Amino acid sequence: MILPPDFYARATLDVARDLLGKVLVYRAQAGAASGVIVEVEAYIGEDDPACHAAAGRTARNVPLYGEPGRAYVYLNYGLHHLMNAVTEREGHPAAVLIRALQPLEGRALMRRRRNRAPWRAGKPPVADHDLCRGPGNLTRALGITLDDNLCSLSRGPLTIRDLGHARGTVAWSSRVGIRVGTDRLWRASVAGHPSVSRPSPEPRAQSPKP
DNA sequence: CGTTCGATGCACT
DNA sequence: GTGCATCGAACGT
Repeated sequence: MILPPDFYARATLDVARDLLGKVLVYRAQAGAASGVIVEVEAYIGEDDPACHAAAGRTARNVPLYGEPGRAYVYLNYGLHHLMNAVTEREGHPAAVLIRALQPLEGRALMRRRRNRAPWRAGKPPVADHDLCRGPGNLTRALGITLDDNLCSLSRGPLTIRDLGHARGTVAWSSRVGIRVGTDRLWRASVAGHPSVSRPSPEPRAQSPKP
């Protein structure tokens, strides 16, 4: 049920593809919350300019160099926690960023946490398919914080499981939200799923108008 | 529809 | 001091 560390100790693009359809589960004091993974991105090695390891080992990115099957959580833009699953093997920095979930368990709890964000004060409740749409939104919905950095994804409290959900049709596209390394088609998503954070960018073809 | 921009904290140079 | 693996509101067309 719970994916073993060996699942993550493989080529990162294979792990990324195979994470689609798996279930991210977080058991917190406030209750359990979970969702089916529908969108991920791979960040692979010091040669990948968008990978946090691009400039070598630093205080922040040590989890990327550690054992596969652990969480790498960091704060970005000062307000959003982003969660990765570390892959490959020790000394080979790589990870899969979890970008979107289809909510399963604990939707009321997720909605409470989402609406607690300062910028959502007085707004209508978040629709189900938007609860975990986007990497910052899903960590807020599940309550994932820096305390979960380096957590073993096989031992919890943050785990990833195979609960027999279908994977759907996998669509590969360019990674989003980055300014370098956009040529690599390292984003995998479930085609047409309403919780996918953004559509695939149109290929910038320079064709004359019809 | 589209693009721009502020909020916000911290790692890194 | 600079620049983010974001979000969502505020604009312009």
